[in-house]
Amino acid sequence: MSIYDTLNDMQREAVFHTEGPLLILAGAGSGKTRVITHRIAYLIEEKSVNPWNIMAITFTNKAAGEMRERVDGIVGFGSESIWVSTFHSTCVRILRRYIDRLGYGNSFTIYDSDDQKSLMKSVCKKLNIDTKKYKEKNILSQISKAKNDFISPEQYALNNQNDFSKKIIVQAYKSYQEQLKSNNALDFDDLLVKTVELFKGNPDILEQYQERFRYIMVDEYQDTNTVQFRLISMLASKYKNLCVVGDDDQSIYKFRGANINNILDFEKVFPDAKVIKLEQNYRSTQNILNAANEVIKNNKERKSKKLWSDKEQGDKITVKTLENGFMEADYIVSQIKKLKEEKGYKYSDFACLYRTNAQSRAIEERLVSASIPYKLVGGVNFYQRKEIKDILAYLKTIDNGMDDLAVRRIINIPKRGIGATTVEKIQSYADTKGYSFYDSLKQEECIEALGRSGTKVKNFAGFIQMLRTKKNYMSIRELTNEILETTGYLEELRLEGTDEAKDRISNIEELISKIADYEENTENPELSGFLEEVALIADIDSLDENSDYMILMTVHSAKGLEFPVVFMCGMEDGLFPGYMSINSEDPSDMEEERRLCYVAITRAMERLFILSARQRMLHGETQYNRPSRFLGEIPSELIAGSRDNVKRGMSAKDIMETMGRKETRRISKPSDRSMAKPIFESKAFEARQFKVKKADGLDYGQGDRVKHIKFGTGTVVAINDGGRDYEVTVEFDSVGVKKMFASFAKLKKV
DNA sequence: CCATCCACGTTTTTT
DNA sequence: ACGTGGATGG
Repeated sequence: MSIYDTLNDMQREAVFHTEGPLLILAGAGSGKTRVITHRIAYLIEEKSVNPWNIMAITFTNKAAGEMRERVDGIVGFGSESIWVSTFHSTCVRILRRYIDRLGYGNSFTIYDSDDQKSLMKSVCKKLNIDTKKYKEKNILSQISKAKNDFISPEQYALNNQNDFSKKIIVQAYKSYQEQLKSNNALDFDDLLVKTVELFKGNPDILEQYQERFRYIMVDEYQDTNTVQFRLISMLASKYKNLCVVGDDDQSIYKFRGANINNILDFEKVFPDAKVIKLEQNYRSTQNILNAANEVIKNNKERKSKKLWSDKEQGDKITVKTLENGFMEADYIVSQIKKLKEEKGYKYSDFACLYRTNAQSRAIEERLVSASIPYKLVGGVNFYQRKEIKDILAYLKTIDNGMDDLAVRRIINIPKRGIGATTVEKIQSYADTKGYSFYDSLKQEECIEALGRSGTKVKNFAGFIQMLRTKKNYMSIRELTNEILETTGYLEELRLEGTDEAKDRISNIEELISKIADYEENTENPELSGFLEEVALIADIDSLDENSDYMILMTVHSAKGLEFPVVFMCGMEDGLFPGYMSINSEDPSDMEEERRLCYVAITRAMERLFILSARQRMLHGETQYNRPSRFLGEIPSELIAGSRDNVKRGMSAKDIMETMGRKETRRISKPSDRSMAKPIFESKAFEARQFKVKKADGLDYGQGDRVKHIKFGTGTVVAINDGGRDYEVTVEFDSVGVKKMFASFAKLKKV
């Protein structure tokens, strides 16, 4: 009995096919990660491939982490030398080594979208671009599109030389790239573009990586864009052992550059490619699967496949239309209570999926009043929060003053009396002299030109210099505390005392925990290393498996997950599918929405609720939508009878029409204000319930034996109340003495 | 230089 | 409805 016996025939075929290009079309819930991990094990164990020669590439850190874990679990010896990472961190690793060949410094910084925006702002200023007519965001998205298609500024200019309306974009693109280069910075798209450029211009480097990555596996292949495709096809072109896994029906990221043709045309690009379809679904009941199949069938641009399952028929799908968004939320609450009571479900078995983040509010509100614990996924990114960016900007400036944006960000935070005019003067001095912004601060000549503000600027430069000295003997955590104390940043927030300020403080505490974690778990913790890690991390994957709460998130972020009970909320034309796709000329936009719907349906394992509201508050006005057109694509025999809207023998299409008629009814009633007003501050609630906070009391004390998730068991040596959190010193049996924050370490008494 | 007011725009999201 | 960002006046 080998590990491969647990696979089905198709899965096994995919695992055993190790040489040459391979396309695995893996339907939702068909066990694709299992296939990838088993394939890696097979390569090593049966084909004697050196783990060093294997690369598995994903999109998100989370996916990479999960893959790593599962690979480690199945591959015994040598699993650590398998390269498991995201596209972006792969590129960073390569570029850190060789980007000097493209004329950049190897210690380049990575700009996130906020950085991009402020850079573009200064580009527009320089080029006298009217940002009323051409929004920075807009220009950036066009540039991003070009980069995703591997079109250089020069090429872009050629392609659009007769298009007057693109003239601005052409100029902006060129100047933007120049600015990035002079800041020694790359944006996220550049990471990929520059790596491909590097390989194109330097066959020796390319060959070195081709030799290293002899077996390449790409997960979620349907989400790749053109540059990513070029990157992997260059790497694979020597040995041709490229295995891509994906599902064209789950391609939902066209809006951010994913090129669905990468998967649809794989066989054309690699004519000798083997194609294997995984169609057995291990997740959902027949009814749910059938509904998904029937919906997705309406798409033209797809590879035909039909998911099947040997699971039972299961419960029928519940389709319900409520009066408004709040009643929709009430309905969800009542169903959760009922299912929990009658069927013994836990909160964590439920998920609420919606098309737009704005929909979460109404649901949150009702969950709070019903005391149902929930976790909201998505929204504002942790590392994009103002306070976090401020602190990181300080750290970046201390680490190296190369990042102009970081320096400019904090030069007047907290208020030092250095305003926009002064900053502009310094910038133009820097520009004419070719100095970096920070270096200019240290030039006497520059300071003098500033007159009265000169002293303030000088003080600032001195302050940074002082922190730089401290960096040499302080840990990153101490350094951060030093920044927070000496700038008075924290004090300012404390004095403010608002819920929002408290929220920010707890975010800062969380950042400190992350720093502490980095320092505890890294061989040679370095400030630059920490900043690097942080630059490529997007979300706080603080999913606490132990606690029992339901999940709220957009359909997009639900991809790859599964839940016993799924509520699809706001299934209304105009919302899901969204306006944009309904009004779009391009029929493929509607197909993308349909795929999104397919993703949502296939998240459900046992029970699926599809909900819509007759009226809904959106952008401050009440809208009247009819139920989603996708509902009409689900055969009525899969839908449970419901007196309100589904009568037996009435097709889903009829129902839709019935609902549609109501749309025309004029509703004169002004919206009930008490209903529209949020009863509580959801943010505050969230903070109180779910954010990391100082433990009220520890259930262990000095001398107790405790268990840590990474370090194993140990004895508590000391506990210090550090104000924000307890700092616990533990002597671990295997790894020795470690200091850590109690709220972060999650020590368990044994 | 800073505080305050108003206009704008608002799918989806990763890195 | 609501938050962000730019313009305006003190």
